[in-house]
Amino acid sequence: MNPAAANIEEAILSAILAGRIDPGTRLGEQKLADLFGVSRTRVREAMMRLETRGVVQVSARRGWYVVEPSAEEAREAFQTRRVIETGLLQAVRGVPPQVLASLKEHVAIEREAIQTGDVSSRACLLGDFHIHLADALGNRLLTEIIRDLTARTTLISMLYQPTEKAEESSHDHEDIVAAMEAGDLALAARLMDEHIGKVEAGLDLTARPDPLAGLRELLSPSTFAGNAPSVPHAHSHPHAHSPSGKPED
Amino acid sequence: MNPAAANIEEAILSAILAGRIDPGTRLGEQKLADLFGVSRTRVREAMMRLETRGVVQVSARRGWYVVEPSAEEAREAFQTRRVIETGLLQAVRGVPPQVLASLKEHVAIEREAIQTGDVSSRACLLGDFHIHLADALGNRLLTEIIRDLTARTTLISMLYQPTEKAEESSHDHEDIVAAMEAGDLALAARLMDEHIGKVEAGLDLTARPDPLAGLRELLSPSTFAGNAPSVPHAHSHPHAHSPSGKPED
DNA sequence: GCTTACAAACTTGTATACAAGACTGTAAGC
DNA sequence: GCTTACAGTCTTGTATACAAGTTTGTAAGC
Repeated sequence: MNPAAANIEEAILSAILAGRIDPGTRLGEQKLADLFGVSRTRVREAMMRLETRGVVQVSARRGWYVVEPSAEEAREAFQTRRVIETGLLQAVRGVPPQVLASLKEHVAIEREAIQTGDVSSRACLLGDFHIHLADALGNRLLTEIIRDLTARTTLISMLYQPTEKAEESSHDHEDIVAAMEAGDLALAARLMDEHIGKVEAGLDLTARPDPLAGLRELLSPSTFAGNAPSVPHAHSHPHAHSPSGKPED
Repeated sequence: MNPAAANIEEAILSAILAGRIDPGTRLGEQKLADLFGVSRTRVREAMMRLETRGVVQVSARRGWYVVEPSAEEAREAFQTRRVIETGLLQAVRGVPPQVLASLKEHVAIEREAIQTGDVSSRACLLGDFHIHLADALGNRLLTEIIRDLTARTTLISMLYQPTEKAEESSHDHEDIVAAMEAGDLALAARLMDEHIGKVEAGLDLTARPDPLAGLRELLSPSTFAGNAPSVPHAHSHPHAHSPSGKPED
């Protein structure tokens, strides 16, 4: 794998995991090429790899876009995560002490980030818990799969999650680790199942998948004299800004 | 995704699943381009996607090769399959009758292929069982993951499996389906775990990963007068023939 | 004023040319 | 006879040029 292309791939994926790139963000080849100081060829390579991993999509001759999973795709992603993560906890025989220690430490960091109100890192940390779990209990292959899936569910949360319940999630993580420490992996698996179920249930899958939804509601009851106002009906995020204030141009 | 590139990707992946391409097979860009009637660009695209999926690897300026998983990678692949497939069986609440019917039919086809001695299709069918299961009980995302993993384990079996126990595998499948029919998903999961464990245990992970292993044994004890005989010490399969007799050039 | 047609700019899609490195075969030197 | 150096061939790596399609902005017509 190319170092440069791998960098782009990794950079984009981890930015998504950190919640620093919104779903629907347009990723122009030339812009990325300039940004990373490589040629379009490399960028395309990275994009195609990310497409295979289900993180971006290409719209013919319009550009690459961070995926905006549909409601069904969201359900699939959560079901898949449930299957794999509960499967992992149940397949494992025992949990080594050092794994427990590192997971506990991770939860502690989560809580700290929540208490200090560090919004930007907490989303990243909450997803990271699951990735760490896979890494500690499973293997590299499994970790990679979970990582890609977590990227998806992160994007899904950004699309459909009305209110973020960071505290609750972190508490769930704590309970799961506690069950693991008690040696009750079956309980840990059930808690994990419930945890992922809770996150999924917290979504409003009837909402967002198109950016005009909000507008439609807005002008559906009252105004209907003229037709739709001049709103760009493009692919949701016309100019790809970074929410965390990182300059991208 | 490009139709042409997707074809190449799909063609190679299903050929691997069917056991028609050996691990270590060299896949030259130009050769594939000629074969599929497309340009190298497209072939590269497909190859990079397959690389992301863990099916092929590129060796710098030498070519693309179907992966030859190491012993550790083999263990990872089997562990991952165990986690996911037992997780699936345990996550599912009930098994719809039509799913049961289609699985039973699949097992019947397996047995028939075994009894008629249809070697070429039986390897494919045995792997297909797991893919069908994921498709019937899970979702498309899960199926894709299982498919890629099955491709890996198929290659692993080709590398490390001294004797193929097709009958036993098919019998295992039958037992799993029976447990599902009885509504005992926990039993089904345990049987699946044992089944995958058996396949893994049937491997000789101390053997093959390099094609010279056989030679080394051959000349290590007795002959040591002259040095190594003139054997091409290339990357295992110098001219990529198709075992099932399909013309490739 | 509103719609529609057209043109210009922009973006990806694709092929091709060339560069860089790896392998093989041959010949020279010890 | 054996080793080593070298050249030729083959293969991928990379960039670039151009083709094709999409979007946006503008102006003409109703």
